[in-house]
Amino acid sequence: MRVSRLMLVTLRDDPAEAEIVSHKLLLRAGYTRRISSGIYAYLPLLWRVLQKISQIVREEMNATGALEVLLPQLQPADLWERSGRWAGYTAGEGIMFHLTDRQGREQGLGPTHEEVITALAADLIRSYRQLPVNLYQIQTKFRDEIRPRFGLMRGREFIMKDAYSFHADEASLRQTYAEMDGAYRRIFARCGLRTVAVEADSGAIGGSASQEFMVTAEAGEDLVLASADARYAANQERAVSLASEAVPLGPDPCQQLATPGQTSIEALAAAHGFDPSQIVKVLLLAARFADGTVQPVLVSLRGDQQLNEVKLANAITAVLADHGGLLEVAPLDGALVQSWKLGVSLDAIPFGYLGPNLDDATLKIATLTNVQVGISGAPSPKPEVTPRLKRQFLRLADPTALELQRFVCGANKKDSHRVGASWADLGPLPQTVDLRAAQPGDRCLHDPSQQLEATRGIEVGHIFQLGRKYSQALEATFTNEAGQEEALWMGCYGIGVSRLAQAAVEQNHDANGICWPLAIAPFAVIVVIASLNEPLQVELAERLYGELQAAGVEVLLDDRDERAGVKFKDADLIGIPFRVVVGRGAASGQIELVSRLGGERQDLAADDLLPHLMQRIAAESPVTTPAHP
RNA sequence: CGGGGCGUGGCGCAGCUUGGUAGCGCGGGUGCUUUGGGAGCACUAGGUCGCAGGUUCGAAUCCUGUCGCCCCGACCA
Repeated sequence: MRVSRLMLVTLRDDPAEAEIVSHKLLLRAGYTRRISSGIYAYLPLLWRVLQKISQIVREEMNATGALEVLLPQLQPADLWERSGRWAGYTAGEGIMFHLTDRQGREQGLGPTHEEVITALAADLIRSYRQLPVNLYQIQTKFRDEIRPRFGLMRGREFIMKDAYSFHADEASLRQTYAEMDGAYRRIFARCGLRTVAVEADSGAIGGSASQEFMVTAEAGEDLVLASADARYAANQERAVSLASEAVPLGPDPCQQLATPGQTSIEALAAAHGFDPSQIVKVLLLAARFADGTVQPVLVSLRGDQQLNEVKLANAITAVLADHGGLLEVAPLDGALVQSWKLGVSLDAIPFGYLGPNLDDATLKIATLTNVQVGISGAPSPKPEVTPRLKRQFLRLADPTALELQRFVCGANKKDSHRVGASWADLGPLPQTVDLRAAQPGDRCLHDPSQQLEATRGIEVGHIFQLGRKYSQALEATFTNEAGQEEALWMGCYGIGVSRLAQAAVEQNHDANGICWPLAIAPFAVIVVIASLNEPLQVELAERLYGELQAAGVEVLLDDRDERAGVKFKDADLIGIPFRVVVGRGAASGQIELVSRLGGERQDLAADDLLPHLMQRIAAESPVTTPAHP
C-alpha cells in the first residue's frame, strides 16, 4: 500500500476528547475517529489491526475445535423474557438498546448472545453424541453503557469474540473451560500483550466459575489484587483475603453508652478509645427487583472493614432468586424512599445508631398524605412496576463481624450504643456471607505471609462456566446415554477484540507514538523514500517495495512528496515495526533498516534486505498452533 | 442518574470577567526557496462563535432553555 493513497491523516496535537495515551495515539495516528459518544469508526489502519487480532483469535479457537458462526444482532424480546433478562437489560440501568418494530414487536440489539445461541442449541442438539460443541463468532456488540469511556476501551458499539460451549456434564464443561484458558493465554501472548489471569465475579452473565484476563496498564479500569508469589490474583470485586486480627474488647458486661452525635465509626472510636475492629457497623440498604419487590437489607460488617457491593448484590440475588432479577441496591434513605416511591416512613429508624437486631417494626408504612407524589421538579419515577416493599429486613453479616465475641454496636436508639454486646444478646443470627472488600495489604488465604498487592488492569477476556442457567430457562436439552432428557451444561468465553487493540497501544508505545507488536501491526514494514526528487531513491524504493510485496511481506511505501522528517515522524507515530529508509546511500545500493521498538538501526546492501527482513520477521513470529485433530 | 468541566474555521486554543462588527498556532491551496527527524517566505481559501429564545442601539461576551462532548461514581469485553 502506498501512503499517498492511504487517506492517512495524522495530528500534531493531542485531541481534546482523549484522556489516556492509547486513545490519543489512535486518534493522532489516524486509526480512528469518534462518530458519537462511545461510537467509533475503524479507519483503514485500525481495521487491518482488528483483522490481525481476529485472525489470531480465529486460529487459536479453531485449533481447539471450536466452530465459527455468525448470529443475528437483532434479537426478539421474547427470547430474553424466557431467560428472565429482558427487564434487567432494558429497564433502569439496563444496557440493551431496544426498539419496537413496525409490527409492534420488541427487539433488542445484542449485547451478548446467550439467549440466541441457547435457542439454537435447543433446536440443534438432541443427543449426547453431538457433545461437546463450542461455537464462536467475531462481531459487533451493542451496549448502551452507562458511561462510555476512553475511546475503544469502553464503547457502546464494539467488536467482540464470543464463544459458547455445550456439554453433557460438568466435567466436560470444566475441560473445555480449561482449554479456553489455554487458548486465551496463547492468543494474548501472540498479540504481544502482557496479561494476568484473575479470578472474577461472573456478574450479569451469571454462572459459577469465571476468570478474567487483564492487560496490566495504569489506565486500566479494574483493580487487580495479586500476591507477590503469583499464586493468587483476583479482581477486587471478587478478591478474598484474611482480615487483620480484631482488637479484643474488655470483659465488662453489656451496657449502654451515651454517644451523642457519634454517628460514624471514626467519631465513635475517637470519643471512647475503641478500635474500629471492635465495632459492628450496620448498613441499611434496599434492593429493587424487576417484579417490583423492594427488599430492605441490614448488613453487619466489622467496623474497620468495607462493604464489597458486588458480593452484596450476589448474596441478595442468591437469597431472593425469584423476583425477576435484581435491578439495583442502594442505601435506604429519604431520597431513595422518594425516588422509588416506597411509601414508607423512616422516622422510626435511628440512623447512625443501628444495631444488627433493628426491629422490623421500624419500617412504618407512611400515611397517604406522607407519600409525596408528583412534586414539581422531582425526578420522574424510576420503577416501571409499582414497588412492593417487604416489611422484614434481610439480615446479612460478614464473618468478620460474626466472629467477634463481644463488640460495640448501635443500640437502635438515638445517641446510644451498646458496649460489650454479643450475638447471643441480639436474637437470631443474621445469615453469614462474605461481604467485605479485600484491600491491598491484606494477608492472603493461601499463605498468610503473602500480602495482596494492587495493580490496574484492562479486561480483555473473560471466561465463564455458566452451568445450566440458560439451558434450563430456554429448555435446551439433550438425551443422555441413559435415554433421559437433561439440560445442557454451558460455558461462555469472550474477548474484546477492539478493546484489545487499544490495550495493545496502551502497553506498547513511547514518546514518539505507537510500537505495535509485529503480530498485530497493520503493516510489518514501511519503506520511506527520503527524497522524491532523487530518481535513484525512488527507483530503488519501488524495487524493494515490489520485492517485499512479492515475498508476501505486508509493506507500506511512503511515496508522499514530504520532507524526510515528516515521513519519519509519521512512521514512528503509526508504529510500523520495521522502517526501511531509502536515502543518500541509494546510489551505492545501501539502505537503512530501523526497528521501531528500541530504535536500533543498521545499514544494509539493498540486495540483503529481503532475506534479512524475512529472517527478522520469522524470528518474531510464534509457531502456529497445530490444528485440532 | 448524581457531581465537575467544555462547545469559537479541519485540529489545538485565546477572546467572554468589564457587550462595540472574531484572533493565534497547526493544518489546506498556489508560488519560490529548501530537502535525513513535523522547513522558510509570500499570497490565499476557510468561522451564522453548538442550537433556540430573551435583554440591549448593539451579544462569542449578559440571562433562560436546549442539544452535544469529556472527566469522577454505579455497569462491562
